[in-house]
Amino acid sequence: MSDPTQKPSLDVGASPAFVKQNLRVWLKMLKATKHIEATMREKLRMEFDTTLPRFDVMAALYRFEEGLKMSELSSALRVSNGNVTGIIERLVSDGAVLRVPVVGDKRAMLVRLTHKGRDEFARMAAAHELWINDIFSSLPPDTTARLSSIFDTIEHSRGLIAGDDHA
Amino acid sequence: MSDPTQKPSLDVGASPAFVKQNLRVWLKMLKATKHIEATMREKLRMEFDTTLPRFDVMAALYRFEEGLKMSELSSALRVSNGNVTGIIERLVSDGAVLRVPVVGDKRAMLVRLTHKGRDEFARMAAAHELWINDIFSSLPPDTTARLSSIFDTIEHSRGLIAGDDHA
DNA sequence: GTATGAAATTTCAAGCTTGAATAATTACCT
DNA sequence: AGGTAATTATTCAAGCTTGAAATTTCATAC
Repeated sequence: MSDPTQKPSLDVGASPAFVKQNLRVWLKMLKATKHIEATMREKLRMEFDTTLPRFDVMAALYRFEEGLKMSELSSALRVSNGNVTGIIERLVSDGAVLRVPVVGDKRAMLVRLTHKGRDEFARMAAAHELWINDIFSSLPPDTTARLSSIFDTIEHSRGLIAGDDHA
Repeated sequence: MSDPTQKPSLDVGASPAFVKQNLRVWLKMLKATKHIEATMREKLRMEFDTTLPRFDVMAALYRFEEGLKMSELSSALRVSNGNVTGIIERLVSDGAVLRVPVVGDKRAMLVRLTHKGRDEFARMAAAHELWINDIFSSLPPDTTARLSSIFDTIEHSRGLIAGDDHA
């Protein structure tokens, strides 16, 4: 959430030119990201008749064969609890996901992909990987390497952006 | 589509290493973008009791004082037609937006900010700019400049990502 | 044991988003 | 003119998303 040690924006380094420059960069990054996301959304719908949220949920479950608790799932995806409930409901009724009670804790539910779900996701993930590759390999030569370098630097800098992903 | 310049294996199957690398970069970019977006969403809600979609609509209308047709608005924001209808409805009932019939075309509606809407947006935009600045100026030194360089290159390359924004 | 609070999940209302269907108007063509 | 196609906007169903409230269960203290 919000960091209590965060200072109000009275930074000395906030010269108007830099402020505008930061805003411009953010808007460009946002636009590029949304464009790619929209492409993935459309392709998932056209070729697999599914949605991006479902894909994201299945991706998380795919990584954890043993299953995840609902709370683990929602915090992994950084979405609200109530959100996951609905998506899982539909995945269950489609036979892609299985709900298993957790022994020793009657509150919790373990959620995991069915065999069918794993197969489906494996095919979607392979396609998704290629779609992304198509886009990035059509960009100017060093784009991926340069972006990679930037995001690595950010991650190692304890910046406000880096996710605390243990992977 | 494929333009082999420096990377090996662009045209044919794309080497597995590059495919994975592209995917990794995309996931990092997506995560960073979503994190910033979530921050903006939360701040808009906390400090101005509004939402990101409303902010986006108002931003578009702010740029066009004379107003925009619904179709222009939805294509500017790259969202569906039906989407804008609902958001505008709420903005109208909040007194931030005005609907004006277009002379000579009984189908079209011109939508523009009211005085109150302009004032509100001006305050939100100023805050938003500083929030973004806070984030980007907390990143490693050259981050903004390097990202800017990348996105400029992409724009000038007629890549698949660049938006055709004439402004 | 019992109370009190924390944790896990679901439910809910409100709003966002999409694609498709509908309705109304305008543009074009012969 | 008359007919067909394209444009403009709204409506609709389905699904996504959030934050808050409600429920059930667990853990800890007393």
